[in-house]
Amino acid sequence: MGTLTRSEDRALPASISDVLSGSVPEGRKVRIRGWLSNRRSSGGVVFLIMRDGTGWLQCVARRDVLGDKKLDELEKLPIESVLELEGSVRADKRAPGGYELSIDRYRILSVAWPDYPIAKKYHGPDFLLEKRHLWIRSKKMWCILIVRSKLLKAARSWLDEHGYVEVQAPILTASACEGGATLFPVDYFGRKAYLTQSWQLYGEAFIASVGKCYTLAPSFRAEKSRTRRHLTEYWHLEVEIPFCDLKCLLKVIDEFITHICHELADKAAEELRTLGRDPADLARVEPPFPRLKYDEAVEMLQAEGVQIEWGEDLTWTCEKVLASEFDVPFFVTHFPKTAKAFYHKPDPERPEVTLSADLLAPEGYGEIIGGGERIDDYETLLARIREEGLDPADYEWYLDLRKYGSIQHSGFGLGVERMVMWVCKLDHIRDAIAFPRLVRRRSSWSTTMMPMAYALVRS
RNA sequence: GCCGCCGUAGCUCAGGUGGUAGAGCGGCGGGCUGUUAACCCGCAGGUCGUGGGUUCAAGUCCCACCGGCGGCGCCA
Repeated sequence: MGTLTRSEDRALPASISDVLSGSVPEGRKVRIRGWLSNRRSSGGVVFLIMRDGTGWLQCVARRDVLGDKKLDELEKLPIESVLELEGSVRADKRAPGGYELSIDRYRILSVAWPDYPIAKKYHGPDFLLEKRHLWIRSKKMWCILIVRSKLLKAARSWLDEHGYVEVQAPILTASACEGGATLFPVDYFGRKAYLTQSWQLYGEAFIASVGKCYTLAPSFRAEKSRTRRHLTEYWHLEVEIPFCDLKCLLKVIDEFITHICHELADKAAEELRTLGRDPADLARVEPPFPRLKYDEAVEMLQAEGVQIEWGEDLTWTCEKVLASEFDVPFFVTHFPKTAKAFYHKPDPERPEVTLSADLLAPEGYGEIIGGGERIDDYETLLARIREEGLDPADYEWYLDLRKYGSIQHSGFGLGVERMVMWVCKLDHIRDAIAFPRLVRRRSSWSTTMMPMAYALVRS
């Protein structure tokens, strides 16, 4: 046995992911800090399962090393207490993750109360939503949050590398954007304002300044949608592209979504596997995605016996039937004018349909992206605004964009939680976001974690 | 907005046809020298969602309300 130098003798600050990745040599002394997520004991040995935000690590305290008093202290320490541990790394097949820490020394940084409400057993959704501020510590929520973060990172890096500029627009707005969706009204110094449903209209203004651009921001829908795929507050990644027609838009989405899927398959494989998603499902995604015209979709659905008339928007039942036919994302394009918002450009060859496209996720997950080519002609836009019964005065600035240098342009909006739900194979959208805002629920954490806008709405 | 189901211990649930409550987990005490949501023994813990009604008697039957879950519609 060689003599240890001073630097090797001193414990190296390390994260749990460092240890689990095998980058810390076996026998090396390290110091980790984290929360005690579980504890098991067997007389002379106590297993502490530690969590530090980068992973979970089994740490072993032995009576013959630490003595009776210290072992008893560790054995009785409440779950969720915070510890600083020093010890040596060792590979052991019996340890989850293949590595564990043999504890030499420890310091208790915070003693938790003994009544941590989340037990090591199955809990119902109501309880977990009420205890969400604690449940986000669970392995499942941790995996989802990591995947979500990596998804957004991949999205941003693709956009940045392709010359898109990130911009921001107000959340409080004066008028509607999407025709059908319902708005949350807000009292704005005695006048009425609304929480935004979409950045898109602003996006169309931005393209004449910075060109290709995007934003990542919350959008709000006041619909009392009682489903497993709706939030009243969700994160919306919206992109707007000048000099781009529908064909160009589909190509952008092909490449954008493919990049995200490949990045996740590569960089979030372990988290995805833990969630029950085979990374190969995402690695398989390749452009171009299948393209289906609305007409063909209706024919397919009618052939399957689904009740749908040409001109109606695709209902959830329709989406599910279509989405179960594919194992990769696919487009539905050329929706009828009657099923889409006023700004969608009519197809010059067939004015009753629009140059629109939705991207549906496979396996029955349904729509994750909505977009299309926008109307660039002043008169056509004005006519469509009137046709929908909207007040042109509310859209004066938007109409201006068609007066001063109007060009062909397209864009899309990605429902971030919808995409997270699909890639993580979740059965409910509430788990795709840390603190879900749902129609029929006001959890205890809503009060203090409620954004100012909501406080205004409620007053 | 519509349809269906549910509400019993901190949590998950069991309590045929009415006779004032049980289990597992969690907590507390003890045991176990390699555990994997560890396990074993013991203890504590409940105005049965709220209000009203039927009855000698209601967790159980009836009505209303509140809360939750699932599905449809609308949408990302």
